[in-house]
Amino acid sequence: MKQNNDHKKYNAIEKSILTLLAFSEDKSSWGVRELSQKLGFSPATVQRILQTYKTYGFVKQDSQTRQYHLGNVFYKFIEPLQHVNQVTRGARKYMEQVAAETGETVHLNIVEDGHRICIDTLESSRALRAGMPLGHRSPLHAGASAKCLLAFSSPEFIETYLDLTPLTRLTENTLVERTSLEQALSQIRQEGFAGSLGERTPGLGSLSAPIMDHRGKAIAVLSLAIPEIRFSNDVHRNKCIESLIGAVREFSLENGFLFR
Amino acid sequence: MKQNNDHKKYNAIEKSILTLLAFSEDKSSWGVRELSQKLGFSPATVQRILQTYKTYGFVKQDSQTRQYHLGNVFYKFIEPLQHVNQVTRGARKYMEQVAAETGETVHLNIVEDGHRICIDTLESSRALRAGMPLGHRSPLHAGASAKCLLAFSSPEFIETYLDLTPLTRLTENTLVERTSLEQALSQIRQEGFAGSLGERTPGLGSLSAPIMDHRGKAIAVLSLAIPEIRFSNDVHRNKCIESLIGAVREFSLENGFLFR
DNA sequence: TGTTTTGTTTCATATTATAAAACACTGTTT
DNA sequence: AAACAGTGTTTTATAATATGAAACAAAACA
Repeated sequence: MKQNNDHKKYNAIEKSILTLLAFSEDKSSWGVRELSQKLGFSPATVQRILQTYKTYGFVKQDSQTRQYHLGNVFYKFIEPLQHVNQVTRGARKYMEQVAAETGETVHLNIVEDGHRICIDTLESSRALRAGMPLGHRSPLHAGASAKCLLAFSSPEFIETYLDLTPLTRLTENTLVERTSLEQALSQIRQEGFAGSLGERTPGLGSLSAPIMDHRGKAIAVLSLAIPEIRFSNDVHRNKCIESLIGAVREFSLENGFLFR
Repeated sequence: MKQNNDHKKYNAIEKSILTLLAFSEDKSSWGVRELSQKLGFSPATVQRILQTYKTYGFVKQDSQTRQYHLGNVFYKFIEPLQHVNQVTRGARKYMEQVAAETGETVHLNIVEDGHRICIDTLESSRALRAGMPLGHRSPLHAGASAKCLLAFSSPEFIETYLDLTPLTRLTENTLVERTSLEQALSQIRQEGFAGSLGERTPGLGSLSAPIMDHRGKAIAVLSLAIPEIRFSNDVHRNKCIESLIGAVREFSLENGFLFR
């Protein structure tokens, strides 16, 4: 059992936050003592925190197993979050533009806690299409969006990420060698976009380009999810790349950053 | 300024929860003193809570206005929530079934805090289609999904809801008279499904039917979002109703409830 | 049947959350 | 310019309460 070996002192609110965050990680279902051991808080404390969260709908308790799960309250935060988020708000029209130009599924991604996470999606209207649901997560080494996010992160972030994270193989195309991944990241920075085919999911192609803020820091990546059959078509793929790069350039310019 | 006139004593964790919940309601952007007044906690307390949430990414602070907004951590909870949620898990195959049979956008909705909220969506692949993003909210009196959720709630819930909530007009088709709404709810219960055209959004038609648990309590509604042009086609609409009812009957039976 | 492992409750004690007040800073008004 | 009225934030003495150990209850297991 993995323990939280940080022996830092937490106040009551921090404890409640860490308790909640445990449900977003590896396990999404916890018992009181199990979670108490992981967090290093006493069972009584975890019990009280979970009961409080339960009354507000943040967690549910299975009446048979007595285990705790995430509750439905979180759905309530999605709409206000999307509404207040500058990136999703600003990116919407460019997502629509790219969707219209390419006919493929367009999605928006950020790095959160060392993972790629999809924060908005606009599905293709073709019969054969790729999906990318809101909230979908993946590691940062597999797939165009993930690699693009990693490529445009700070050098320090990239290094610590590569030091700490094992490059798990997800498909036969996943880059599992650090050197080849670093080479890919370098190429992405040079070309200004990332592409991948079946690195995370077999049959799924993907293209991705970074959206910059006024300082030239990547705040998100705009991506396309494309079925292999169309991804393999050079003409179509080039059209998609062009559309994507056009959109991120415009958006970044809007934020005060001019691509060279 | 609306104040939280409950003079109940809250413990530290409850205070932090109420602070967070404030961002899911009317305002999604708060100043310290403003929020302190609304919640009835001292500014120092709210300040400390917000700073703690800030370090964990639950809220962001605008560096200019010093106002607090929701942070990106919430995106992290979507995937585990969808994964652990029995309703979304179980409904998936029926959503796909209805989507295949009708070609329209299928979505799943629940009541959360007196609102309809979309907890899963499967977009139509037609050129002209209606969207219904995950997390989308609406009041319970306008639109087929909302009315269906209300119709199959407990009589006590319906009464208190109608007593407390003003029936705001959203379009020219919105039911704003209590009696006509109650009559509509009664009809929905009799027919086993709800339909609406342009009650919430002009040009948008909708059909909805309840998913029951083993006790016959509605745990969610399965719905279709259909553009007016196709909604007005009787043949198509009847096919959609049939598909929807077939799916909720099967799913409810799976849960141990047999429709009479 | 005994044994281990759950979730949960109790309770004395020390930790810490708390609100008032002060502070620093902003923009506005006089 | 000076006074004012708002902010967000920090300080601090004190009262309130979060806390972990232990006990309890109720499963699950051998």
